[in-house]
Amino acid sequence: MMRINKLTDYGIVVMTRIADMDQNRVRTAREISEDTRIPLPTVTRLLKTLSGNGLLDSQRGSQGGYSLSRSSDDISVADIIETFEGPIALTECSTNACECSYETKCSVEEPWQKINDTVKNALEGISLNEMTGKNQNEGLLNLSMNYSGGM
Amino acid sequence: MMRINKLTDYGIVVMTRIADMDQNRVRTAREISEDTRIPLPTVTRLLKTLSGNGLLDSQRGSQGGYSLSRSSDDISVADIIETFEGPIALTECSTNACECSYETKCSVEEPWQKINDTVKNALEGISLNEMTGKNQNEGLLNLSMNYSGGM
DNA sequence: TTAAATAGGACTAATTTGGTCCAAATTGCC
DNA sequence: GGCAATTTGGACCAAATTAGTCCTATTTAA
Repeated sequence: MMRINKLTDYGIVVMTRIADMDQNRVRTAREISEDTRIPLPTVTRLLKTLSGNGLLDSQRGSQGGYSLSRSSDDISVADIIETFEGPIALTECSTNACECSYETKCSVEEPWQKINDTVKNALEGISLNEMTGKNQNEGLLNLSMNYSGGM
Repeated sequence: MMRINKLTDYGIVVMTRIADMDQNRVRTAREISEDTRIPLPTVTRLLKTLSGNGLLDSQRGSQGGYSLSRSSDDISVADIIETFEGPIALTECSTNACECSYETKCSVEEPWQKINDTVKNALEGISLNEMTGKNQNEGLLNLSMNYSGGM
């Protein structure tokens, strides 16, 4: 199954949850774990990764916690996925200089580049804000107009 | 890494190779293995899967082998990926009735549906023929027109 | 009848992913 | 200053998935 990993999925859930909450105070790993029912050790790992990659700001110590590093409009689903999975690309081939041992594969490289770009664009076009429950049926219009490609 | 599996990648290589060849005779697993340098046991498995899913016709017995079941214009990259990985969907959630244990996740379901559709459309829009070396710089125009979405 | 193929499925090894845990560093508060 | 509540960093193991091989049966042309 061509899927994003479970941890990435969790990462999106966690980010969505943080975006949904009051932005005027930070949230602790414990709170988020209780909200989402994702086990605490896992949540802490997710949050560490997210803050390490600049999607969350962290404040240490007592009364510390995490908050969005920028507006939920300025964080895309692609940002989150790339945090956990690295560059968005369906094939190895297209991320770096192609070193295929099968000569036939290389005729395939350029189409893959296009395919990957398409997927990447789609994911970059969805903001975290659109993932929240705040704006049902609004933000999505934008998405389907830009990327439907003939559905 | 949000990637297709290695076997799927091989599957595309194998299909591309078959599409590249003379369509007037069948090809054996051995030949394809030698052409692509993918080990024979693996190639036989790929071919079995591809013919089992109707993308290749097979002919048993001496002088037997495999051939495309339909024109390379009528086989999409999505067809091949789905053969190996099942329905194209980045998240579990969107394939079947959602049974998320995290209530927040479900606000996320609809955007995911759109994302998955976009990816699926992109992959359905690429024919096997476009993956071959036969038509450099032609077929791709079609792709970028339909799916570029503002690159 | 024989040789060359595909078909089906069991099996193992390798890799990746998911999840937990511990010790260290930081910070606010009493 | 000391304590409690946090994040940080990294090591570690278990579970799941994926890749790859092999064996046996079936089919078919010559």
